[in-house]
Amino acid sequence: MPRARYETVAGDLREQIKTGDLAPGTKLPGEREIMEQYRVSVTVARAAVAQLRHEGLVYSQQGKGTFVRGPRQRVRRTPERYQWEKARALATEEERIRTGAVEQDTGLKFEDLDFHAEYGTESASKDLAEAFEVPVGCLLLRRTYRTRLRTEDSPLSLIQSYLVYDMIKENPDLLTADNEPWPGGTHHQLFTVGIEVDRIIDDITARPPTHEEAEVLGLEPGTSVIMLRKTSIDINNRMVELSDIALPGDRTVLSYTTQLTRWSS
Amino acid sequence: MPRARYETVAGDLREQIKTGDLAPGTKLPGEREIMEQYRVSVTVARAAVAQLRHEGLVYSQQGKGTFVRGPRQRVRRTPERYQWEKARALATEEERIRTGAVEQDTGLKFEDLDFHAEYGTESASKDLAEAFEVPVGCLLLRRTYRTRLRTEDSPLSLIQSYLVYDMIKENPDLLTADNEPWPGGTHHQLFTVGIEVDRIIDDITARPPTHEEAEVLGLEPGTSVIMLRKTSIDINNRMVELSDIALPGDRTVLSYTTQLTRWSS
DNA sequence: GAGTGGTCTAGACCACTGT
DNA sequence: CAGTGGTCTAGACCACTCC
Repeated sequence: MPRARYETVAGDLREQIKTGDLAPGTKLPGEREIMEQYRVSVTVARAAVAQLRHEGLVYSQQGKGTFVRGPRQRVRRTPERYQWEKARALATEEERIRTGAVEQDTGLKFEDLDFHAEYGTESASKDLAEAFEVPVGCLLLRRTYRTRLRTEDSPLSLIQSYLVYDMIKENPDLLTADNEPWPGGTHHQLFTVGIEVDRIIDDITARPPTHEEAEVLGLEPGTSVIMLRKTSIDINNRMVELSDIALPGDRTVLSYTTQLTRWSS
Repeated sequence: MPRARYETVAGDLREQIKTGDLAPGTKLPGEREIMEQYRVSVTVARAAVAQLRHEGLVYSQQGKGTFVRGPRQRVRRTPERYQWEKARALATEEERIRTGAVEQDTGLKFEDLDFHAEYGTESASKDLAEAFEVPVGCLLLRRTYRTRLRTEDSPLSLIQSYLVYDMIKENPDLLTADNEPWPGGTHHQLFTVGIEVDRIIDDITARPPTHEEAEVLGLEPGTSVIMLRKTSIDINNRMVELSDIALPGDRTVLSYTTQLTRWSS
């Protein structure tokens, strides 16, 4: 089993990390040190470290060194928020203004968050047209939301939300970002045009961050994004909203509980 | 905004992929071609391609070339399987033998699958001890399951399942892998020692594959794994089973439906 | 055998971090 | 300033695929 030199080096360092010889926070041997110890060139030393970086085991800081990553604190996200959000849409305006979905998640105050919304229109791609069961090219309202922590630059999510334009155009307030953050959220927005959501489907996949996500959300190599496609179906069985939500995979945990029926009663 | 040469090259290629100039399946310019076109060295050309590979946009095959990745077919996994699995535990033995959970997922015959089970014991780590609410070091039964397609080498999942040893030791058949695949699955196994599962919690995160997962599941750079921690709670509110399930992020979609209560009735 | 990606050497210079 | 990682050059040879 003849392995590449850089894989041998990476394997050796990986072993030291796994056994705890190199604890989280510890500095790895520097490039020059690795070159000397293992008698390899810069390229090989760097390739070895790069592999560990892409596995998410270590991170590098220019001018300082490469360090072992520890486990990260995660934000928990459960579907109970959906029920909470829907109920909130019927609250008084004062109450709706006072609360926000993001804060519920994180226990953070609104002031700590950098909230950003952007509205635009878009023709339905094949993918979206199929999901909404409308013809390709049908006009959609696209809304982009970004939330990130002001304090650290721990981003929380990047959301792309779609609505069928014709379905909500009767309320012009819904067509611009000027009213964001809308008190009461999407459920209340839909409420103003007579739509009630019956159920929400979460479809979850994962992949490496795109170049844009890496830039916007500040994700490093060695992390993944959880892609959550959230589909809202109204009480008339129409698909009324679709959100593609990108969440940092190392700082998020999605939690779903399934209640089973009893064998005997 | 002075970017590194390799990032410029990668950005250019990325652009061509996004616009469709380089369609899925198309061959990228070769290393030598890139070196010439952009007047860069091998290192830079390779670094550019490596970046795209780690973003999952392209894949390379030695001796052939580098190609644009298309979307992959995904296996859908819903929590309905849990209800189905539980119900199956009460079926006749003949019926239980005839069916299996994996097949339900994929519509594949048992013969197409390479099923592998391995049993062992383990002392509870801090992480697991907290989850099970037992002291650290408590004896656990660890079961490892691997399923992969025999035809392609499309792996399906890598499962690490834990049970508290004392909770199931009264039935010695449960302690060895000799009886796997057990007709009726874990629910029936627990049934033999008088345990009924009440609810199941799925906790979902994502990360790049570890070195081992990459080897065992055949995952390439540019893919993520979805980590699903499945916790089973019995009708007496005891944590009875915990599974850490690694799923290929590019071939899996987890789907959860949340039913909301009506505003008015 | 020609063409491809994979690995590797032995250097060099730059940018950033700390003292 | 010294020490670190980040980028880059200009080569070389190997391993694999396909004809």
